[in-house]
Amino acid sequence: MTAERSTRDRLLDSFETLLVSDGSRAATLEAVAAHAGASKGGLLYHFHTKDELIGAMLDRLRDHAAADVERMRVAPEGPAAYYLNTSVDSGSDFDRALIATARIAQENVDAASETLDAVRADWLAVLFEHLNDRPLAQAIQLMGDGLYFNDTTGNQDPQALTSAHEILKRLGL
Amino acid sequence: MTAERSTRDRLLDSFETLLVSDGSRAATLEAVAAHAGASKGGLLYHFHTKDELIGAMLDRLRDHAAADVERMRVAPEGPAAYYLNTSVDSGSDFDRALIATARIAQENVDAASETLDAVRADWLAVLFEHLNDRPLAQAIQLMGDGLYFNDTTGNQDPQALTSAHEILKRLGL
DNA sequence: ACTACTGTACCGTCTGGACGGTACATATTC
DNA sequence: GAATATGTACCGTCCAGACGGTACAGTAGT
Repeated sequence: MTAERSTRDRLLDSFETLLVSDGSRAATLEAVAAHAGASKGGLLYHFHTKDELIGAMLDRLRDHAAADVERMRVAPEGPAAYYLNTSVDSGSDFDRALIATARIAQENVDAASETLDAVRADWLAVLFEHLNDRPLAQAIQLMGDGLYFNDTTGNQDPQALTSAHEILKRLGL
Repeated sequence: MTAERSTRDRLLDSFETLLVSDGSRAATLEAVAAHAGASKGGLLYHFHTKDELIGAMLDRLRDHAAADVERMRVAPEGPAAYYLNTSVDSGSDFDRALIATARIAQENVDAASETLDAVRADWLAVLFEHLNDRPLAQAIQLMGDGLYFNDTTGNQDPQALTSAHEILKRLGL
């Protein structure tokens, strides 16, 4: 009857947090365990290797993504606006998982790149399905990616999101 | 009368290459030296610490950026189209320096984040100066960022650039 | 008794950095 | 013009600490 997060989940949370806020270099097994208030032995009980920890992170992203695509499909403001809005909400669990995975992908981890590609393809499919206009769908995805990019490099201009919406309006959305 | 690249330059080139293709984790001093065909001692002769190596990388980016802003200002196709085109040309020296710096910035290196912000501000200024339309300027920059983001995570859809240009056309450019 | 851990000790490897040495080109002094 | 410095551009080796991973003994709750 408790909503407490399991140690396993907390370890994944910590891995995510360290990746997002300090980069892959800081996300060592010891640092992850310490951040989660667990021992290194405890971490290795749940994840036998670092690859297994990464794999669990990718599973988590896929779960979030499947749910997000559903929300996007039925969003009252439409998929395009929903997509842009959530692209800048880097506080959400989903976004954290996404950014964390992007950082892993940078170290030439194929599984991470592939997961990322799959998620992006799903998004684009929903945008295209709704708009029936490929250039527009891709441009929206590009702007969403841009909002991410800014967010993840510490550059946060609150006007950027407003500008993206304004452009959508001019394009007849 | 020779155009040979100095060891110092080659070391910086290698640092850049390792950052771009394998991430910050792979860009160790030893790996950089080995990639440049130099010894670790030789590297440390030119750059006394890793921070100094990073500093030199930021200097290089600033130099490239200043030149790029000038080219953008006088580009015959206009700053907007020039910006989008160069955003996807990740083979250029400038882009390599930019991506390398973005990776450094992810490890909470303030100097790198600040340099990146400054470069982005310069670009936006030229776009705004030319278009006199803030939302449009920002949207273009977002699409450019998106093209980068895709490029750097291994996802390279050649249609994306075409779509971005198509949207510019629809917006009256 | 089983699950879910903690804690400690350890291994082999990698890391940033310090350091001493080498080769050679260019002054400086006599 | 020979001898002696000085500076530049490196190489190779060493070190303390951190890394991913292993092993295992112990503990607390169910």
